[in-house]
Amino acid sequence: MTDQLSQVFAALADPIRRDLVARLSVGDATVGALAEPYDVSLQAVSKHLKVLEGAGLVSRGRDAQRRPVHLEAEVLDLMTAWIERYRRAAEARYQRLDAVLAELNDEHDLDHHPEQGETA
Amino acid sequence: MTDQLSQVFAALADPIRRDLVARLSVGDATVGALAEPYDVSLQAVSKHLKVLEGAGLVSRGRDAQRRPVHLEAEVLDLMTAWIERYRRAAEARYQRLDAVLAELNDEHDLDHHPEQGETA
DNA sequence: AGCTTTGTCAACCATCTGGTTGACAACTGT
DNA sequence: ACAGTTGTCAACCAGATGGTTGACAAAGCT
Repeated sequence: MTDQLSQVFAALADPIRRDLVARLSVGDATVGALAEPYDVSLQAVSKHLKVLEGAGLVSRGRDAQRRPVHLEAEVLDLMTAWIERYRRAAEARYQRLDAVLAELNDEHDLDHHPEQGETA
Repeated sequence: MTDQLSQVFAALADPIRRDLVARLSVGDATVGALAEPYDVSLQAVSKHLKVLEGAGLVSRGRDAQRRPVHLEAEVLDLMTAWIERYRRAAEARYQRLDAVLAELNDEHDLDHHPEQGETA
């Protein structure tokens, strides 16, 4: 559970935290401003931000008594890379299966032989 | 918590479940075969698969007493779409910021070093 | 100096999660 | 009919999670 990928996925599994990320994608914001729309306590939002920070999705600056929150968008690339890797593997597998089925079809096909290869 | 996106993110927040997805991307497999590499009980793996199924990441067939597990890769596109949306928004913001800084730089260029002024 | 603003820390609570073991259901194969 | 294989269901447990309230720290404003 200490691995980064798990933390990032877990962080984004919460609707409030996803919303925080969405809003931070537009620009930095203070904790108070971020908390305002939700009907949970400021402390709860502070905790959510700590989870996002732990996952490396967010960092905090300092401006007097304010702690502006900043989105670290590069971490999202980590997830995208993981997801795309296996999504593409699965997709490729389907295409191979299609090819095999097409080939089987060709073999049993007496009348015509369309000769249609891969359609990547 | 019942929304699909939350369930999918939560499902992939566990290393075993991510590994299951990775292995299923290569091809369907039975519960027993999937459970074999891990040192947790078969029941635990069965639970993991139920989580993946609940998230729509996986479906189950039927072959005698076996229940072959199949990866539904399209759901991964949901996550990718969400992630990319905000990653790109954040990136675009940086590029605007860069443009602004470059413009400031152009304006009072000469022999002045650009200051570390406001960034919002 | 004293009050206000902004946010964190700590303790507490209910619920969810990931694991266990034991029982049993469904289907095969002899 | 009976034993074996494959997997699920149910009860239970420890630890994490998301929320609460109350106290307090740090910085700004008069």
